[in-house]
Amino acid sequence: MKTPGDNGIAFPEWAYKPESSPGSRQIQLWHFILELLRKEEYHDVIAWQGDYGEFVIKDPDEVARLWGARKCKPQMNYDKLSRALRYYYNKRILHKTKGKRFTYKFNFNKLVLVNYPFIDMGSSGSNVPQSAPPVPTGAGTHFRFPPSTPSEVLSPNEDLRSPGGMFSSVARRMARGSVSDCSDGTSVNSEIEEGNTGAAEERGERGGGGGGGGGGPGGGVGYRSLIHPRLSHETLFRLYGGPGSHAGHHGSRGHTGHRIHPDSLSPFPVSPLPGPVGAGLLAPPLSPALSMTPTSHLPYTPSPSLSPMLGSHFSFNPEDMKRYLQAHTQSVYNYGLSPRAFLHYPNIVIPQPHRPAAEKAGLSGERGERAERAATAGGGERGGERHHHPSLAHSAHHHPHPPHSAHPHIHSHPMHHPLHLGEESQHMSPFKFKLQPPPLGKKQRDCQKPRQSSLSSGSGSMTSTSGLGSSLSFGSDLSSAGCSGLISASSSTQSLNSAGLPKIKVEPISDIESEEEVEVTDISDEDLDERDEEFKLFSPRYSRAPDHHHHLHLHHHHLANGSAAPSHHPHADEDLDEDVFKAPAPPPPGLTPFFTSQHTAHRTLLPLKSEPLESESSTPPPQTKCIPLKLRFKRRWSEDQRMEASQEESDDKKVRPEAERERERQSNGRMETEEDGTGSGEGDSPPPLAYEGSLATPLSSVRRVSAELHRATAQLSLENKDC
DNA sequence: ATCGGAAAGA
DNA sequence: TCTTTCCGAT
Repeated sequence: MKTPGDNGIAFPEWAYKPESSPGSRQIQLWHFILELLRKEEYHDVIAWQGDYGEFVIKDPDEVARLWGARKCKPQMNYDKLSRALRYYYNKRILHKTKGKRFTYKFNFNKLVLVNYPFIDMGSSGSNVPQSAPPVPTGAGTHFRFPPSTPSEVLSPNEDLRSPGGMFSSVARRMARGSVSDCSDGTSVNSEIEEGNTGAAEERGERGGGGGGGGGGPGGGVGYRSLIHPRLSHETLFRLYGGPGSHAGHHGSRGHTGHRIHPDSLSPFPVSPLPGPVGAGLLAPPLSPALSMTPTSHLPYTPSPSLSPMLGSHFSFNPEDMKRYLQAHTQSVYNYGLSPRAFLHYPNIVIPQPHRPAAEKAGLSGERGERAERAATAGGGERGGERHHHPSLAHSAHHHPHPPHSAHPHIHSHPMHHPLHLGEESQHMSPFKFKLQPPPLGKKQRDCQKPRQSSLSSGSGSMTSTSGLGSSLSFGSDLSSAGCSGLISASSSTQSLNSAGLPKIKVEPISDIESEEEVEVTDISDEDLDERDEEFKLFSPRYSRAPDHHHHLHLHHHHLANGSAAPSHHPHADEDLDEDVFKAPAPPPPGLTPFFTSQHTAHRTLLPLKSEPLESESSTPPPQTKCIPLKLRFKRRWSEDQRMEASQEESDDKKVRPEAERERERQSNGRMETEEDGTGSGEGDSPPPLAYEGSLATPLSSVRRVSAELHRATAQLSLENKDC
């Protein structure tokens, strides 16, 4: 009952604003897209495809039509719709997958952040010392959920599908809200929702008929095929180990039957948390974003209930969240995304999967996503390999040595021992991280420029940053929480310091970086995004020095999962949010770098090249301020992608310049240049991953977390009721 | 096909 | 604030 709002909602306005307010809420395009994506009926029109969060609009006109119907804009067409979609680039909700027509990719991280309630806000502080505390304890209180509750929010559709029903009640509520129809008569909602029934038919033909694309349009088929190339769901499962059980159940699912059963979607039978149950289970369901996506395992994708249509925001209940995180993490590993990609949430411990080797290849390996594509195109060769790669977690155990190539074993263990992982992670899980300066967006540039330096400090305090207390806090909480384990929010700083700050390497642009870039690229969009975010925050807000052209490389430690969290996160998250939110935040003066690296020392993984950098900036700031980094740019993603597609090289040239500039600015001062060497080129360097991170979460913490989760869930329920 | 500015509507 | 509309540039 409490109003969720009372404390403050952390979400960005844009995220829920419309929706959240019952009356006014208008559905947002991304919600709508998500809604379509989750429905099988529309698979012919739009479907998940490819990488994590990537979807393709198979029938632009139809999608536009649907959207137009939903918004009562008969004039709607793809051109317009796509413009709207493009506005999401800056928000980082979405970005374009270059080289693929009508293909976009969601930045689920963002979405999650937006929606995800924080699980333990309150509790976190006290309970979970390690894992989550970070959040400023106080903070915990703030966050509450958005008005609507998370889990409940499922869309009606899901209800249908998912037997679970758990959500149904809620969903219904939501549903009604969603309905705003156009007088026209055709309300999209109706179409969609009813899709099962009525509307579905229309589309149904496509799917069933296969009319659509010759090949395959049969709805399901297409997906499947797609899937294989990349990660097979199976793969994930394997990694996690869990699947089996899961899968087992579903008899339906077999390979063929993926879509069929609703299974897991919604309800989460198992609770991931602690031990026994195993995270393993989780994995599958989540992945909406994951390439796995819907078809394969789940009919709909994202477990988190997203129901654009209905409710407003999507929310995730803790379990979902956890799953999501796991999946996400897995994907990160699989794809070799940057560590930053890992989502961190307080209290949630995610088992870490092993990281695929892909990276190794630097070039060859390419960055995960890209690689994927290639794989897709080329064949699945890589897919198999990836699976095998040792995960971070693994590495953690072992240490970082990451990259190497190959460890082809699949490690399921992570799943099994989530906790375990967590702990280990704490010990270390190094990642290397390189930052690339993103190209600046105009706006952003502007924004950034103004700012001076300030690093956010860490944690909680930071939250203050933006005006958005809520939002910030939000971010911070999450991040911090996650991080906290390792580093408490505030502590994060320390950690950094103690550890050694995150290091950033800056390299001169001119140099060839094919490798570097590659790596960067690796990071993948998401990563990028995240990075950006972080950077953004920092950079913009925090100072940056202009002028150098260098690439920065950061070393962080991240936890793979939320479990431990990397210190930096808070910032990052916040940043992200902010970006999204656009809240400017004033950075506190001394800040810590957001990254917290534990020790870079551990990881000396990389060799690097750093020289150039130093020259200029070289300031090794002692603690520094921050590191700056980059701003976020919309372009970055795209560019990266682009690069991939085309080849980095050519693109690089273009891109870099900008990036460098930015970098320079930011980097100026504070970055330490380090060695990272990600090897850029040479090869020794580790894999694509640029960054290292480590985390650890103690078991105890885990338990706590779980408890908290439950608690949170309960609360949510209550809250929902109110609604 | 995609991008993004600009203006206007809600 | 988000979207719609228009449109020139890539």
